[in-house]
Amino acid sequence: MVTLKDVARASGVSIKTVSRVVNGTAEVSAETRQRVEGVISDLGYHPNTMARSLVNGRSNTVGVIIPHSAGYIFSHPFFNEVLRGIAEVLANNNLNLLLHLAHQNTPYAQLYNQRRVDGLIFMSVPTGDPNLEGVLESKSPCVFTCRIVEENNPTHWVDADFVGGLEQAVEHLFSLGHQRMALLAGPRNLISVQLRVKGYRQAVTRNGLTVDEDNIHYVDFSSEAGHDLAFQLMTKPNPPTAILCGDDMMAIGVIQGLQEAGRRVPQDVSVIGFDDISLARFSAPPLTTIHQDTYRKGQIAAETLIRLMTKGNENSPFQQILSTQLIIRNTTALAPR
Amino acid sequence: MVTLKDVARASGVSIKTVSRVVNGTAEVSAETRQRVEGVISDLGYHPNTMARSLVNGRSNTVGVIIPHSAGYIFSHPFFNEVLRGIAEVLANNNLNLLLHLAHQNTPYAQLYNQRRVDGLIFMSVPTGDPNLEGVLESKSPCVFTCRIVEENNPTHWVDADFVGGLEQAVEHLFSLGHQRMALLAGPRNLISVQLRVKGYRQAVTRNGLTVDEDNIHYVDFSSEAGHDLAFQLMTKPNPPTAILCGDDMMAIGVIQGLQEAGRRVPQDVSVIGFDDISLARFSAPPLTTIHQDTYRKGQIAAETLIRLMTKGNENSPFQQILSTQLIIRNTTALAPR
DNA sequence: AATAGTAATGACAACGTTGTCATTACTATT
DNA sequence: AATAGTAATGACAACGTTGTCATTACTATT
Repeated sequence: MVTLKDVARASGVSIKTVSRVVNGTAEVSAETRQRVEGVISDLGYHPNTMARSLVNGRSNTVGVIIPHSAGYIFSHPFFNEVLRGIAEVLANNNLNLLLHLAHQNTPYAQLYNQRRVDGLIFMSVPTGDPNLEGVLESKSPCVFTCRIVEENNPTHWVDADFVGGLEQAVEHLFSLGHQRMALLAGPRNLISVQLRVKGYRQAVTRNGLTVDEDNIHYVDFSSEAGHDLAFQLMTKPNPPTAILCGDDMMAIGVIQGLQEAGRRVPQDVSVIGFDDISLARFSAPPLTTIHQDTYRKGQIAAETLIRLMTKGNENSPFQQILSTQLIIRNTTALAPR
Repeated sequence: MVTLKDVARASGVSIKTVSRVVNGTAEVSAETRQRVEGVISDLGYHPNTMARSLVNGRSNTVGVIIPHSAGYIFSHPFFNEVLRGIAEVLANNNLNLLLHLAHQNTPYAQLYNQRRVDGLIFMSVPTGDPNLEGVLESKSPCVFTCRIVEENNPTHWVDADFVGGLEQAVEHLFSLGHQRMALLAGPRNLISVQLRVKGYRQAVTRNGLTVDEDNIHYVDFSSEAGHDLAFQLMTKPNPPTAILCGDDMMAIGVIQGLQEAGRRVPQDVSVIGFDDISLARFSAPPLTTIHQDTYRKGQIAAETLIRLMTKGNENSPFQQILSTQLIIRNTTALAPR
């Protein structure tokens, strides 16, 4: 491997001068600079980032953490888009991305000391994750792509407006005359799921109805779960005329489950998804869903982190709720009479 | 930050002895070890990986490279699964994963010197990618999840059996009486696409027919592209009775395009996808497709790389073709007469 | 009792950088 | 002509580890 020493020897200057040329940190005579630059490209010198990090204590690396208990997210189309947003922003800022699949019992804060990451982005932290301990106390830069507790808390985060999104969805169904709506919310231990439920409750009670707890189902974000539960719901007396889903994968499973149970979508049962994944347009029928801008979410998370890394901790936490939009396609219709 | 020096001072031994306790590299008396271990956990010491890397020249980090021209892959459901396979294997081996979104004109080989990665995994390298220069020459560990040229070459790779997969698909369609099959192969500059075309050609000629070049279409891996092209194909005289797709996203778009053009799937036109993404079961109708084990592909790539990193370069390149299976669901039927 | 062998430990250099301070050789000012 | 200021450069220490070699204090063997 070519080092500063090699370049220095070959160009007849000191190591420090080569360092100056590489970093542009101080005046170097034009003549010397040219000579050194020539040698650098001849020898193919590239600075060793390990040595640099050791000296200046920064690694130009950002850790993206996938909590152990959130392994499901890895197979979710939503994940790609958030990660893409993050990766592009980091790449544009010459920052490295360390994708960290958390072990069962390793505190996330260790990455700051051990891997010398300059900041952390958390993908989807469930409530009460014990490995979070030490992260906030350390005051090191970190940003969450989700809320970690429902109430106010001093963390920095970007999150979709799950409450508002579900309110929109419920209002849409009310306007179509639906009264009995099932909610397949998602895994119970996620704040985003709890917020979906909150939005559902708020909209239902605002319309003067009481929430029937039996209509709220906590199931995995998967087509299988949606499929199975939808089929099962149709065997009950007085089944729902509409099904709200925590994500589009579920919704697509639900549509098929309903069809297998002999129900037409949307004439017999309406279905609404959440996310608006790229395939939502292409389901049959095309899916009515709540759109969230997952790519933008990733970008904002990375941009926020970079700001924290360069400008230091801000006084008040950065907390942004990204609005969602109801995209009406063909899986919702007037409630059957 | 707590260093070896701090631990050494607090426990009254030399730095080197603490290092021995941390690494278990030599005999340390039980008494000393206990004392040092106590101090380590009291102070919360964690070794600085930068310093370690500087000394031993290894970073315990593997770079996963997404070539600049293959940015599309980031939004593909296929990507998640490969990455998940890689990430899990690396995590189990205590290796870090550096996700590297390549810049336009930066040779990938720089990561070896600059970031001191111990190995590289390439996600989807298009033919003739100039940034590949230096990677093979460097003899540093690297594994491709795809072939980089069609013929034999000395690289290590795992790849799905695209040729065999398409042969299976074509044979299936022949057995149903189809004669005019369109192939929406994918982007022309990918070897995997060229191999799909090869399999298609082989199966067609084996059945005594000549390949009509107009039936081969190079389009993006996207539902939109599939949708648009399918619709368009149906406006032509003598349209195909079956459409083979390079991936499932396309196929799902194709199904909708056909339905919009007033064709029933599979009664009027049969459709076959590739990948068997998790949603394939839940399309309407459920998609007949070629299954490939993308998760396993990621695992094998990572396992192979680790072997190269630990045992050194093997004499003959490791090259594995993962078999594919035709999954017959409901989008293929007897050709209309 | 002398010697050889081993377990346990420490001193010091090295990895490849950057930061601090010193030195040299100018140029501009009085 | 003396002085001050600045541009250009280098020597050396430091970042936190690990590797090499040396030293000490034993124990086992002759």
